[in-house]
Amino acid sequence: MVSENTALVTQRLLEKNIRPSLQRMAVYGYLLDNHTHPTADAIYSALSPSMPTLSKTTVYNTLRQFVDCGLVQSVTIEDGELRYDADTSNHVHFKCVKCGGIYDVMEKIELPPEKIPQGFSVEKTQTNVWGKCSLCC
Amino acid sequence: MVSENTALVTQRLLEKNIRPSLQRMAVYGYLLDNHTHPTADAIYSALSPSMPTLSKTTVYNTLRQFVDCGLVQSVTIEDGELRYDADTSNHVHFKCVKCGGIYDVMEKIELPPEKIPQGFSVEKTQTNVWGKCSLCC
DNA sequence: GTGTCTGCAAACGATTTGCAAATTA
DNA sequence: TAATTTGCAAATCGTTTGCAGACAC
Repeated sequence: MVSENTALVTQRLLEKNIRPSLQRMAVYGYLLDNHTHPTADAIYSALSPSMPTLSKTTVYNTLRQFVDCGLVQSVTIEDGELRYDADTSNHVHFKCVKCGGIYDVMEKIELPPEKIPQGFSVEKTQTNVWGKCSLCC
Repeated sequence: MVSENTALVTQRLLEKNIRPSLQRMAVYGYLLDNHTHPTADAIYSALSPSMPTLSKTTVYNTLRQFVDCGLVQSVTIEDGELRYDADTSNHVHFKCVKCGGIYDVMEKIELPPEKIPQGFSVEKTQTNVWGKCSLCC
C-alpha cells in the first residue's frame, strides 16, 4: 500500500538525508496517512499484505531511525509498547480506557517556569490523559 | 533491611486489607523510605542482600497488588520498564537525561477543561518532563 | 486443615542484534 | 565493487504465569 503523499514522503526523507527505500517510504507514508499512533507491530500488520517480504525487523529499525533524526516522535502512553506519531509537534495524547484509541487532544501544556526547581533545565515534556472518548462515554 | 516506619507500613497495608507479610512490608517500606522511583529490579536488588530468599517474582507480584489497590502508583516515564512511587498524589515527574535520576517537581498540572474535546471524560493525567537536573546542568 | 503466599523455572511479548544475502550507487 | 539495506533467526530484557512447597489463620 503506497501513500498518496508519495512526493511529500520522498521529500521529508531526503530532507533528513534518509534514502527513500520502498520500505521506509511505506512506513513513513503509513504514519502520515494514519493518525492512530500505531505500534511497530500494527504498522507491520497493515503493510505486510501488500509487501509480503517486509520484515518486522525492518519496521523496527526504520522507526528507530525516524525517531533518532526527529522525523517522527515516539509516544509512551502505555508500558511495554511504543507508539509512533508523524506529528512531531508537542501535543497532548488522550487514551480511551474503553476502546483503547489514542487521540491528539490539544497543543502542548505550558509548564509554569517558576515551578521548575532551581537549576533544572527542561528539554522535553509529554502529557498523557486517560479517560473515555466521545464514542465510548 | 527493615523500614524505620514499621508501624506506618503495617497500618497502610491493613487499611488496604493486605496481609502484612515480611516481603510486602519490605517492599512498601522501601518505597516509603526511598523516593527514587525505583524499578522492580532495583527494589529487588536493594532488598535481596538482607532477604536472601526473596524472589523477584514476589517483588513483581507485590508491586502489582499495591498498584491495583491504589497503595502505590506506577510511573511510565521510559518505555520497557515500570517505576514505582509510594506518593500516589498526581504530580509531575522529571527525568534527568544525563544521570537518569527521577524527581518529583511539582503538583499536578491542570488541563484547561475547554480544551478537552466535546464528549471526552478525563479520569487521569500524567505529565513527564525530561531535561538536566541541578547536579548535571 | 484450608486457604493464602512464596519462589523457582518456564513462558511471554516487545524490541534489538548478528550476520549473510540482496540491493543500490 | 563498495557501501548500504534488508530480513531471518536468535538473543535480550522486563514482566507474567504455572505450580508445588511453605506458611498463616
